[in-house]
Amino acid sequence: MATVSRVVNNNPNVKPQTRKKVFEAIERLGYRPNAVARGLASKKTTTVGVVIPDISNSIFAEIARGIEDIANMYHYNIILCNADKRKEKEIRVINTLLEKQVDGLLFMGGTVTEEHIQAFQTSAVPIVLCATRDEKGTYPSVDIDHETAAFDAVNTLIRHGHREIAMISGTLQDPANGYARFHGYKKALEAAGIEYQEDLVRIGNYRYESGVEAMKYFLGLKKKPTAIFAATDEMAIGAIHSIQDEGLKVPDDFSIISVDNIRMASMVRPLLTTVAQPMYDLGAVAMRLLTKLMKKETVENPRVILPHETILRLSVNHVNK
Amino acid sequence: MATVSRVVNNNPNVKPQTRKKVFEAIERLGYRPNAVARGLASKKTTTVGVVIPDISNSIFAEIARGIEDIANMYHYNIILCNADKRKEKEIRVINTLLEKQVDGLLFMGGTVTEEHIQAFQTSAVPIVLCATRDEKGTYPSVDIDHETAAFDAVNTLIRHGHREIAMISGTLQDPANGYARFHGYKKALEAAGIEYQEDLVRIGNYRYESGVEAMKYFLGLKKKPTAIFAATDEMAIGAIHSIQDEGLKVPDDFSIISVDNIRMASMVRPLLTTVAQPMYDLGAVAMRLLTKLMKKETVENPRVILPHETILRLSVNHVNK
DNA sequence: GAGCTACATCGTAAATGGTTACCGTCAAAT
DNA sequence: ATTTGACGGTAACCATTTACGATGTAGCTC
Repeated sequence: MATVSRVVNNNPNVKPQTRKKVFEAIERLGYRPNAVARGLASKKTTTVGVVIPDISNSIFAEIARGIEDIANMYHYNIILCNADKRKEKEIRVINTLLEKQVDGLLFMGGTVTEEHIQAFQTSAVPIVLCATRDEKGTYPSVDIDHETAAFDAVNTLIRHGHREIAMISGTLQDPANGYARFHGYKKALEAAGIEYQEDLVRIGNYRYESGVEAMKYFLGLKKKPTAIFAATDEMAIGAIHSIQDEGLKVPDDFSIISVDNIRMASMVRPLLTTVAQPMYDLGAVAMRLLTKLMKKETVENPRVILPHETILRLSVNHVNK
Repeated sequence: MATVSRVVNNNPNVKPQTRKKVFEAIERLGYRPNAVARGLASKKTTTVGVVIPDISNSIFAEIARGIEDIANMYHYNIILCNADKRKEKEIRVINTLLEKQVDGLLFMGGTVTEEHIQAFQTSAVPIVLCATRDEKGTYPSVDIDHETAAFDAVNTLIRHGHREIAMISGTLQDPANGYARFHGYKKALEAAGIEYQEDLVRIGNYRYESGVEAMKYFLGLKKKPTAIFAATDEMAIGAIHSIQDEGLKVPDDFSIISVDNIRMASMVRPLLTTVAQPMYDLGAVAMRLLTKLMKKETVENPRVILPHETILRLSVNHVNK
């Protein structure tokens, strides 16, 4: 038994000849190692748990691909759980993942509440947050700086001469895509000495349709904005179509910018100018960080902020006087 | 130990009072059942393996969501593996999934070759094919009828008076999205007495850019088609933009139809007319089928074909004479 | 009231399929 | 002959499930 274990695990203390015999027997018998028994004995499962809001959302799908690629590279498998940003579902899957003895946990979700922290604390294995953070900053995380990304987006509008800038925001309850991006918008206005006007911001739900709706509202205003900052590409594309459906043009009549850079941003007319968030890398870096933690390597900076980048395409123009 | 096992597993043979005591001890000790040990003893892991071509592809992401929802409903977890339709990677992940003692396997991939079959045959647990089939028909599967879907698409073009119908196809090596859809196109032409013309079909790679390219080619023809059938929505959208970039209009100058009905199809102008394939349901039904197989329930028809549906939107018009 | 049966409840121990510490053996080198 | 290192085998261990047996109690019969 021990010898078989050694050859299967590539332990060098086996004579080449007997190693060969073992391999032959493995082949002949169709033996397949049982990872569950192995996991029980070794206390390692080479699988990590991934809790994700919604795999059918292209942003998270892209992140997930980054996660899986790196996991695969280090010979881990991933157990994927959709939790729809619902707290009690998140807590539930964290617990079942921990029961399954995952070697590590990668968490993407909505707000990280006190209850999340409590669940995390029962874990004997490392946890890293991806595309979220706990405000206390006690857990390793990989994210972008949403506020600055939003600031940069609004700022490129300002640099193009716009001063009547509306925003299609997400819910302010959401700390990352919602509040932080909204706050970046406000700060950019402030830095440029532009007064914040409440009726120039509408709250959407990140999706296309809500972008369409929000834009309809702006189109109905007596004093219309000249540019729109949308918190997500999807809402921005909704806004573009809303404008086009009225016979108006982007960017001639309205400039549009957003943040995300989903694939679709370069599959619309006009091509969408947006602040790119490196989705694949968010996943890849988070997973890489987790592998280090699982190997108990010490990591210099466990809270990484990935850079964003403004991608100038065709939906932003200089304002027409 | 046995009693604890009984209360944890809801076995009725425990006095309510001792059940209570056990729960208290569990609470007090922070005991969490070890699913690995449980799996070893019970020979069940309540996890299923899912091999998928690419989770960042929105079609598969949508299918995966269907899979996970139903899995979750039946208290299974899923291990997700991207295999990029590459045979040796597919075989490899099948084997590691089987080593991990998954209770069932859900396979989505490219062609199901003889080697796949051999790998499948070493499995002690049920396997269902999703969005693929083995031509022998020996394994349970859930799919749509790609050929008829394509036939229907081309036929709605024909019913709108078109007779010069080009196709942007996928590779003919791919049995489902490629060959079957191409074959449906040919059959529809044939049924309408339209001669098949080789220079009216271009091979793409399913992606947006290849749709753009293919359309450029058609635009350069002396005798241009009046309508285009694209094998996928993405290529169709590429074609639309290719047309619009030349200052031409859809559907006035060209009618466009495709098959898939990805979310993006209703996020472009004009809204894309397409034959919808029920992606979420493909995953959900496949997983439901797998749960039945895992429970050793007998299933009436293990090879299910889900219906497709032509969704008339705005990219198809009657031909201009 | 004694004895018996049936049943509910609970504990014991084997089994699950590996890993690994430890020890023994053997051959080669000193 | 002794030491050393390579190699291989034994058995404990991992945390459960589960078959089986033990125990106790209630109800019944006579």
